[in-house]
Amino acid sequence: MTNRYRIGDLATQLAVPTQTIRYYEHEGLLSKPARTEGNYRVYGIAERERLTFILHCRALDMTLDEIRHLLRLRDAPGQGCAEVNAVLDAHIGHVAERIRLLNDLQLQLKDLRARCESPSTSKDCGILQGLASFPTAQDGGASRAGVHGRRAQE
Amino acid sequence: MTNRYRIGDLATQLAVPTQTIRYYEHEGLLSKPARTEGNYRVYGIAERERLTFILHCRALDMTLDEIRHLLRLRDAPGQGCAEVNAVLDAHIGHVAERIRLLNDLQLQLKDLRARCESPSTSKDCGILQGLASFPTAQDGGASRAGVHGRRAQE
DNA sequence: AGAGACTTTATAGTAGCTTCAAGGTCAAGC
DNA sequence: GCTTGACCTTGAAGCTACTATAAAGTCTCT
Ligand SMILES: [Zn+2]
Ligand SMILES: [Zn+2]
Ligand SMILES: [Zn+2]
Ligand SMILES: [Zn+2]
Repeated sequence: MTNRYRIGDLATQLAVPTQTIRYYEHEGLLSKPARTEGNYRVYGIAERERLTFILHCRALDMTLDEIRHLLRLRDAPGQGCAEVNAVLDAHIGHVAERIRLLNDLQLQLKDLRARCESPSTSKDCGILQGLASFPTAQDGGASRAGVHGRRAQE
Repeated sequence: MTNRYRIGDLATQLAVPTQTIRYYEHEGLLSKPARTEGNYRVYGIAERERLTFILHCRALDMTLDEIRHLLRLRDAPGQGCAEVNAVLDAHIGHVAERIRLLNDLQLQLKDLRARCESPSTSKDCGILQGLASFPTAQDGGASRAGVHGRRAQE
């Protein structure tokens, strides 16, 4: 009864756009579902759970590759779960590294900001001068921190 | 003498790919430079400084739009620099917000990780179960934190 | 039979590059 | 003079994880 869903049902229940569900199918995270006579996708409870799993992983900001990896482990229930731990630990490392980069960045930005306490003309602005002459981080930490979301307006 | 550069000179000196320089031109951050007879781009010291400015901004993870904004202010040297401060403060806000999201994320991930202290089979793994049944963050904080750089291997 | 809500596929756009392909320019070496 | 190789040119495609659009087919209700 409640275990046959169309794509829009899943989308509503799990608060994800239908296009995203099709995209996950295209990317092989969800397998190709059964179809109705009219060629509509039909999902069962197992597929709903699988999608829930994926969405939780995405909420934790894992890449689709990381999620693919976890799904593979999930599909082999007899295997030990050491590898699950490894994937998670690696991802925790990604987050930690990103936090470290952002803290560095925040320090640099605040230092730069402090160069203009008394706003004058932009020709003499310590910020613009700082940006022109800042030491170029040569080989040190060239990684990009990634600060702006999909939409970073405002 | 030292104030005429070809694109490769600039690229070597500032440690940036030539394609990126052309891309910045395409995006209007650098204006179209003079050309040699053979149609090669020729840059002067002012263009080198402008590119340096852009690269420093990128190293601070500003968007090209933010940089465009700062360049416009830099090109109007008589204006007050209050707007420069505003752009920088907004960007500092972007970084702060991202740090906040990532700290949240780190807490969630560590909580999840703690569900598997004694590795068993993946069928019974507390991590996989947690990912399947985790509370879905409905309306709360749906923003994506953005954890993985261009290449996040290893 | 027709309206409206749903579904299908395919395609393009997002940010900031990076990589590739196919060719043009230029200085040095034989 | 001719070739080699380093450099330059443009244009297009690929990357992540979607998001949005278009044009068409399906289903349900009245
Ligand atoms: Zn990760
Ligand atoms: Zn100032
Ligand atoms: Zn910003
Ligand atoms: Zn486990």
